Amino acid sequence: MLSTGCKYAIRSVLYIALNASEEKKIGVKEVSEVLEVPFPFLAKLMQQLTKAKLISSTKGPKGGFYLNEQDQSRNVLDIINLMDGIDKFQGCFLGLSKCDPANPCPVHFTVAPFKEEIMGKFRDKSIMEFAAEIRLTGRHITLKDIV
Amino acid sequence: MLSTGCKYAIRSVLYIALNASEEKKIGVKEVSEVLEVPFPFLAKLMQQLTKAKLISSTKGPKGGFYLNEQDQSRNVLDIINLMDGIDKFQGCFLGLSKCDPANPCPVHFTVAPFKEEIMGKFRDKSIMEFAAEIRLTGRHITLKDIV
DNA sequence: TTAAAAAAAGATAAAAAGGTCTTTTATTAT
DNA sequence: ATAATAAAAGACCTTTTTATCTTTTTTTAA
Repeated sequence: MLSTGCKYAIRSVLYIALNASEEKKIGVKEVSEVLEVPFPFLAKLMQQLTKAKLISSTKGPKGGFYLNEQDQSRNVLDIINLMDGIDKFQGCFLGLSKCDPANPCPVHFTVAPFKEEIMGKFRDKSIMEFAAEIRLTGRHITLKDIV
Repeated sequence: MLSTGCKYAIRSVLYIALNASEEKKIGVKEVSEVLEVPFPFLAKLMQQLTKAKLISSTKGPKGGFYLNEQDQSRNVLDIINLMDGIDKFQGCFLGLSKCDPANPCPVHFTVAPFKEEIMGKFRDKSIMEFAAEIRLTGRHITLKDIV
C-alpha cells in the first residue's frame, strides 16, 4: 500500500511525537535502533521531513529531532502526501487517468468510499492527538515494545 | 496501491472476459491497443497469467487468449495475488511484521476492516460475474470507451 | 508441406525505489 | 578557540519494477 520509506517516516514521526521534546531532542541513531530501520536511509527520510517542515531539528551536540508547535498539528496524511504523493489514495485503483463517478471504472464504487474514509481518518487527527491516543491505548510502533 | 503490472493484468483479463471466447480468441496486440498499455510488457504479463492458469491461450493463426470454464470462475483477488502478492492487503499498513488484534499498530483497527471488506469484494465475485456486471452497468476499462 | 501468424521464452535495458558512504555545516560544552 | 557531536548535503551503489528486443515454438490455412 505505502512505500517502505513512507512507513518508516510515519513511524519515526510518531516515535518523535511520543518521546522527544524541544528540551529532549532525539537523534537518528536512537530512532533507527528502536524502529529497527536502516540508519542512513532513515537519516535521508528525516532530512526530507525536516525540509518539508513536518518535523524540526537542530545540529550539534544536544541536537536532534523534535516537533515544534506547528509540527504537532500536522497529520499523518501530510506525511503520506510528502513521501508517496496523495495520488496513492486519490488515483484510480485500476490506473485509469479518467475515472470518476460519471465515468467509473469497474471497481470505482467499491473502492471510492474506502479511500475517502481512510483519508479522513488520517487527516482529521493531528500527530499529537494521534500520539496521545497511542499512549492511552498502548499501541506499538516497533516490535521492541511487544512484551 | 497496486503495481502497474497488476493493474494492466486486471484490466486485460476483464477485457478478455468481455470480448473473447474459445471461438474468437484475442491477441496481445488488440488488448494492448485498446487498453493503451505497452505491447511487450503486456505480452509478458499475459504469459504469466497463462502460466498461472488464470487465462488460456493457443499459438498460431487464429490463436490468442480467452477464458476457459475454469478461468471464468477465478476472481480478481487471484490476479492481485499472482502479480503483487496478497500481502499487499494482508500485511500491516505500517510495515510491522507483528501486527494483529493482540498487538496492533496505531492504525490497525482503522485499516483492518477496510482490508477485509475490499478483499471480500474482490474474492466473492467471479471474473465472469464481474464481466456481466460491467456489461450491465456500462463501466469502462479503457479510456477509449468514454464517449 | 510450407508460409504466415501468434504466443512462449529469454536476454537486455531504463527508471525508480531502497539503501550506503563521505564530506560539509552548525552547535555546544569545555 | 577548539574539539566533539549531530544533522545536512551530495555522490554512489543495489535491487526491483517497468519495459523492450530477439529468437523459438506451435498452429493453422492455403
